[in-house]
Amino acid sequence: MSLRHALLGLLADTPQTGYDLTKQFEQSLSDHAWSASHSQIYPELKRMMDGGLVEVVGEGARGSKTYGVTDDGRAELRRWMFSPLSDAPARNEFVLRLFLLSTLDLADTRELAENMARTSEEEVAGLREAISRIEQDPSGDSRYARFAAEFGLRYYQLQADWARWVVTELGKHRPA
Amino acid sequence: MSLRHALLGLLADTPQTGYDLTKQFEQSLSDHAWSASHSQIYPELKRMMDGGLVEVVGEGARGSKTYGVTDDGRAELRRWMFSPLSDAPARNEFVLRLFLLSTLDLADTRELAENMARTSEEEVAGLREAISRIEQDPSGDSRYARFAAEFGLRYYQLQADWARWVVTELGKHRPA
DNA sequence: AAGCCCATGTAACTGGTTACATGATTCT
DNA sequence: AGAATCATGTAACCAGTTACATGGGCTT
Repeated sequence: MSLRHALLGLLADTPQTGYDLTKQFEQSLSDHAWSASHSQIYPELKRMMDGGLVEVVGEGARGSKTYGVTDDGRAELRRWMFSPLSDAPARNEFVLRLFLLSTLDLADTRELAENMARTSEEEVAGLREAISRIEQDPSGDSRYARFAAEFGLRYYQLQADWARWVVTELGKHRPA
Repeated sequence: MSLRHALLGLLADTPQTGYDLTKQFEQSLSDHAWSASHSQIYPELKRMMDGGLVEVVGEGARGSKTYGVTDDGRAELRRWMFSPLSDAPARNEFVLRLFLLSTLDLADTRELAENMARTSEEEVAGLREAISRIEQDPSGDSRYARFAAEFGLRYYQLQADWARWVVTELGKHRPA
């Protein structure tokens, strides 16, 4: 149940409302870390409050509630952080497709692999721009965003390199 | 609905039973590409047969049915292979944890990050061995296993490098 | 007053996991 | 004969998505 720990972590960093949490997921976490929509977040916050992991530390306009973690919550977060990674089932459509390349004919294979490499390289270029924008942004706390962007950069570079490597390997055994 | 296309791809490569497909997921796809259990596979095969994408090409002992793709199925597979990647919501517990590193105290942060980098490096070492085993295996068709292993190698190397980089960045702002 | 963002919730549905259930064949 | 593996299915449950629904407050 990683959603619970993602929320716990965000609240441990900064107490905030469900609405703020939703935006954080959208803006920084959803690219490479974790996704959640408000319809999942609000009920989970309620369950966590029932479980004594979070508490309401303030109420604002429009019925908004600011949540913070309790001591129990912080202990649970730490326990989870140090627990072994749950080996969640893989779901990677990019890898799946490269796996199934052999079902295409040679021309299709080359075109598609080239295509996939190029798309990844475009992502890399986009992320380089995003990073320089983040680094020039004077407002301080863009650390999460910077980490995520760096991961993305490296990840798409990996995809591109790997796709090109696969093409080379295919070429060795089935030369034009 | 990638499960459908994974099945279509595996059947396009080799006609086989639901049981065989289940084993293929367990053995080669589940590491980095896609996961599925038999309880998901059998009903999906039935739906695909209703949709005319696959057909029963043979029946064996114990009521086993061998499926193969139809022309429609192969066309649908190719269409999907060339369609844009569906940007599925990210679910990466490793990245999530590194994201939440700053919620720990400095000693914990260092220990955990070191830990995560080391675990990734162990995976790298394991995959190097797996690769040399694959390359020495005389039985021909290990190409796709080799591709998957290469992806894994590069991916865990990325995790390790990125984990070490994040630690360095954290150190810059919270010096010892 | 209109439009936009803030802010919270519920309901229906889908994809996927875990558990339940059964029987045939092969191997030792 | 007993154990392991082959082989297929269903049912209950869980996590997550999409759609539905409501209202407050701020800006122009």
